[in-house]
Amino acid sequence: MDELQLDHQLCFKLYALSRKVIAVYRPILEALDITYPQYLVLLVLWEVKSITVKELGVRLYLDSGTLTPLLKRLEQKGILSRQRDIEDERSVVITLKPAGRSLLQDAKKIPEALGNCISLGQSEYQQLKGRVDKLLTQLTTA
Amino acid sequence: MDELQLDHQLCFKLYALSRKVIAVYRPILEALDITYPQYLVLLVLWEVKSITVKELGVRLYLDSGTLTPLLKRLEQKGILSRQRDIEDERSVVITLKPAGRSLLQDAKKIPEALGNCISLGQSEYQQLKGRVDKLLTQLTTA
DNA sequence: AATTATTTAATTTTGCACAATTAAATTGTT
DNA sequence: AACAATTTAATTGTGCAAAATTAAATAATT
Repeated sequence: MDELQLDHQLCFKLYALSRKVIAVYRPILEALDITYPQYLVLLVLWEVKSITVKELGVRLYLDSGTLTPLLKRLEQKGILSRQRDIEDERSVVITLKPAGRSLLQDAKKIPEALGNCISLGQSEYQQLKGRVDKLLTQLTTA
Repeated sequence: MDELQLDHQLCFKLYALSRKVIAVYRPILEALDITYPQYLVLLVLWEVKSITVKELGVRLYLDSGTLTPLLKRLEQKGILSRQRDIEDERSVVITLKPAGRSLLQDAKKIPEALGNCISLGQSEYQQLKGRVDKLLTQLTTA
């Protein structure tokens, strides 16, 4: 078997699937007027309320080059605030504002809306997530 | 279980894994002085020699907005040529040039080099690819 | 305490992705 | 044949990603 055939490449399929799934999210998130990476930031903020750019980057595997402009856009919309940490002036602390908190209510419907578009059995879903998670862990801890 | 927890989201893990795997490719492809999406275009061209932008887009799930500038960069480097189809002037035919063909020799080492970075058992690899492929098919044919 | 090294975010630059629009060529229909 | 509808690339504009550099703050070392 030719490993250089496009059709045989796992990476291409991962890349394509990732984009396709995000494309399913797009119209749903458009109702909240946010992008998928912005949604990921909000997922974190709904959990922790307040976090440094550094720690946000660790969780999302993104750096300040990507996060700074993205966070500025969310700040502009009044969803969050960015301020230097008084304890350590190198850090910038991101804090969710009321407008960002209220988005959580709308977001609660998202997982179900997505499930309707992606009909994957429970066991298949868990199995795929498990395999993806394992490989991701392997690549990030190596 | 809270489906809005970042850690529980399959899509985030797919998105993160896709980027991580491409990051593994990056230093390898840097030796050929190409990016990952450019590598995907070459994978197709090594198979078919000549193809329209339209058909390339179908295979890679990309549109002309992404492909046109990418192809122009590869044209600039003498890797391929872009010319209007004489049969149908709407189409642009992409043809591999000798410089592009010679890259195939270097590329033959890539799958093995990648395998060394991503240690995944044969059955696990096939199973993951199978699940990814199934979901991808479902989302693209729906 | 002064110097050096490290950490953190921002900035700059390059290259995707993708939506929306435009323009030209072809096809389909009357 | 004339007109309308469709197809194909290119263009424009927005928003990620990621590498490289810069600048400021903190930590570590002498």
